[in-house]
Amino acid sequence: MFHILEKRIAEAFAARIESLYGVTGPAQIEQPKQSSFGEIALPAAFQLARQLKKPPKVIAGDLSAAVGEVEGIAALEIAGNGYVNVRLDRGYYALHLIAGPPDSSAAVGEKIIVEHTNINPNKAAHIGHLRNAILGDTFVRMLRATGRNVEVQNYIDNTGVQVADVVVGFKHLEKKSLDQVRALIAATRFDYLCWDLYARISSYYAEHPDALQWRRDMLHSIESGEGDDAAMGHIVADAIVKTHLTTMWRLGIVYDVLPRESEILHLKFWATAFELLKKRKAIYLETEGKNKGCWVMPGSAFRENSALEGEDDSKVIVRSNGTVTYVGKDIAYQLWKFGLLGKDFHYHLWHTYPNGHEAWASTDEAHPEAPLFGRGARVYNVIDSRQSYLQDVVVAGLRALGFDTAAENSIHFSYEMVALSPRTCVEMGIELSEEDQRRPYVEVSGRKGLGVKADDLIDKLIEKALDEVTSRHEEEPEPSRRSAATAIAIAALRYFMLKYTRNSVIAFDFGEALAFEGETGPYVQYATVRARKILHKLAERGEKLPEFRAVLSKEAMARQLENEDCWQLLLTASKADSAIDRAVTSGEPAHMARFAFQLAQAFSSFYQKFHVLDEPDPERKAFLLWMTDYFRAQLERTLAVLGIDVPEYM
RNA sequence: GGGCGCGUAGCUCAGUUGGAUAGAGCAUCAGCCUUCUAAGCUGAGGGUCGCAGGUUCGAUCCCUGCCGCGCCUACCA
Repeated sequence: MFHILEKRIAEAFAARIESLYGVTGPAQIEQPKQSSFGEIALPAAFQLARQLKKPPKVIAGDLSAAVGEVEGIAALEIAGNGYVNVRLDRGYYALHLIAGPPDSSAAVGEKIIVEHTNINPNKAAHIGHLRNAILGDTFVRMLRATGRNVEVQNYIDNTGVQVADVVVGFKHLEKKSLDQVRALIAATRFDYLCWDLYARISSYYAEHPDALQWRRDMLHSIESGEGDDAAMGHIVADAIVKTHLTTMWRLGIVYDVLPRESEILHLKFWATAFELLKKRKAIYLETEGKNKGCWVMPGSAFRENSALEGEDDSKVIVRSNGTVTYVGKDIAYQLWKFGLLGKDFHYHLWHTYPNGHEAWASTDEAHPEAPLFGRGARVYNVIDSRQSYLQDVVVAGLRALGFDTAAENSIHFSYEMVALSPRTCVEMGIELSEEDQRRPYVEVSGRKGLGVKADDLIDKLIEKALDEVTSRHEEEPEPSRRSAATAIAIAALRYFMLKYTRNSVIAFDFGEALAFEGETGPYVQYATVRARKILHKLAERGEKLPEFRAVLSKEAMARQLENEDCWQLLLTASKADSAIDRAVTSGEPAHMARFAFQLAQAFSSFYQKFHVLDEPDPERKAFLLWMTDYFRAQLERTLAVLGIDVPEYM
């Protein structure tokens, strides 16, 4: 409702500005600094003042006189040096909120692809991966909440160096056969086992550089796809992917399709892209210097001001031994996402989630029942900011091939890394150098096995939440308490990862991540549980929720909303749509999280101020019940966009 | 060296694209539970928005320079 009125006012003013002064363009809308100024403010007069050489205050007066009456607006006021402040018609506003939102037809439109998670399938997921997946998943929910058609992809690099390293570890350090690895997958916490093995093989390489030949040989075998080594690579990667999907499912995160690098190789995606790149002269064969024998993309293609023209800043796409780098494969993959490669994967059903959702994975044999994937109009790649250079190269590749629209619509949804606070390192028994101790944070390293595993963190959160729940509800059976604790733990985690804006480094700290008070997910849940509780209690007393539309007339609403506190609270609650729009436009899930917190704060204040069930006056009681139910609905809706469930009690 | 980003309260962070008296959480202090759950509410203290210039009616926000910090700048991904 709020954003409808915002739009209406902006349009009314824009029209008057054009007819009075001949200036076109949208009229800027903002929120007044103080609530006593009204609900909406327009600074348009300031912008016009310069062009028109008239005082802002005069312009504001002329403008508001010209705009006159607008449906739903009670008054326009001139304030300060030239602000136009808008006061809404409270009765009108509330009446439209009762009527409910206009039918949101399931608008479909162009397909938006969001690629996130993309964890190397060679070890357990850690907190850095959680930030990626939670940001990506929340952005998907935000897009879907605004009626967009979204496909979620999770790219699986199952033929890369990291998988190869773990297989080298099994083969050369552990001396395991294919069957022995299969047995380990069945019998152990396999992703944790690989976490340690990956750290071991990495340090082994450091001490025995000759062993790097194992890696080269392994990479070659895995890429060829034949033999026992390749088979081991496949079962290791597949097993780890399963564990990742399980971990993410705990957070309510699912995928539609898993494109795998093995198919990019076997179905010759790269070969096709390579021909295209050569034909359109996007890359060339370097004949001298350090990159001699490589196919490279010149730095001028992806750097604005290439300081040093020449080989120094060009990017190798194909190595001198003929193998393709990750970026090359990524260009092919990005082309496929837009349906520009002229090739497609085949798919088979890979995983069915407990809620029935299906995730399909790429394969090289046709399955006629498989749905169609790819062919997006816009693509968001959720990848941390350290890879922005590589993302630039991929986009430059598209542009060099003449796909300008696709290049425009390739969006690097970047975010900063999750590091560890020095205090957390100490808690985990990680030894730090003196230099590291002085730093604000320490980078996570898979190679060193330095990091917090996602499942460990989730388990820890659940145990802590369970203690809290038990201290309040000893009478409830354990499974019920655990289910509530799980919802609380996930809320704490998701909110923690979302409360920081994307370009802020998170220095992960157990103390902060495990907090359930203040600006946290559980705080928002708590407000929702309380709203529900009031409505439950009403039913327990044998009373029914009134038929609001019949009981609350426009006049009754206006009467009740003369109370400034009520009006401000309702106003906040009614801004969910504006909040989602703003968060989508700015591409910032943190804005959504912040709104959820403000909404919960508003309800907590309402809860404290008004004792709904004890209210003696019938009209007022009906009004307060409506407020409660309205808050409940908005809180639930907002939490759903954040991927947070509401527990039965807490 | 070059590219990107950051610097705002004791700590962790917001700041709606240049607007009215710079906000929140944590921490500290003082209050509020026989009431619809205190994972809550009310209040107090706490600021040279890194520094110096510039642009204009107006700058935490835009421009320039400097200081400090981080990431990237691989024939790893």
